[in-house]
Amino acid sequence: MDIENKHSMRSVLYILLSKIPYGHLATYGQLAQMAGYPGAARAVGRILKQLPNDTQLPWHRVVAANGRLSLPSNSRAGDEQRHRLRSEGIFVDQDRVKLANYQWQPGAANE
DNA sequence: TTTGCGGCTGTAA
DNA sequence: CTTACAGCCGCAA
Repeated sequence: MDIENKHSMRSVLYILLSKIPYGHLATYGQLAQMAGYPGAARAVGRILKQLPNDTQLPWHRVVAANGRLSLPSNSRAGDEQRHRLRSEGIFVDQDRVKLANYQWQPGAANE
């Protein structure tokens, strides 16, 4: 009974990612829930990790629920995430952001 | 096809 | 701040 379900979470997640507005953030759990897989935050992280290097999806706009950037701050990806977020006007303190200031709220007169 | 395990998490203590 | 554990999907075997 899983015909379209084969694509599963990945396809939905890609769509959601592309919808995160510039200068806004989403959490792993938030995306998981929006994708229809509440509680599957870890799966989101796994999928993001597998994104192609040349993807144009805003993977950097995804952070942990506590406002932390889950990627190692010393890694290439972690460094780039910080750089990209800052270039979008988001204040990043080391590996942390104030989520409440930037969190994406779908349908809130924005999209 | 089924099973087992790990992870860019989340939440509670 | 750290530790522990719950919970779930995707993937390799």
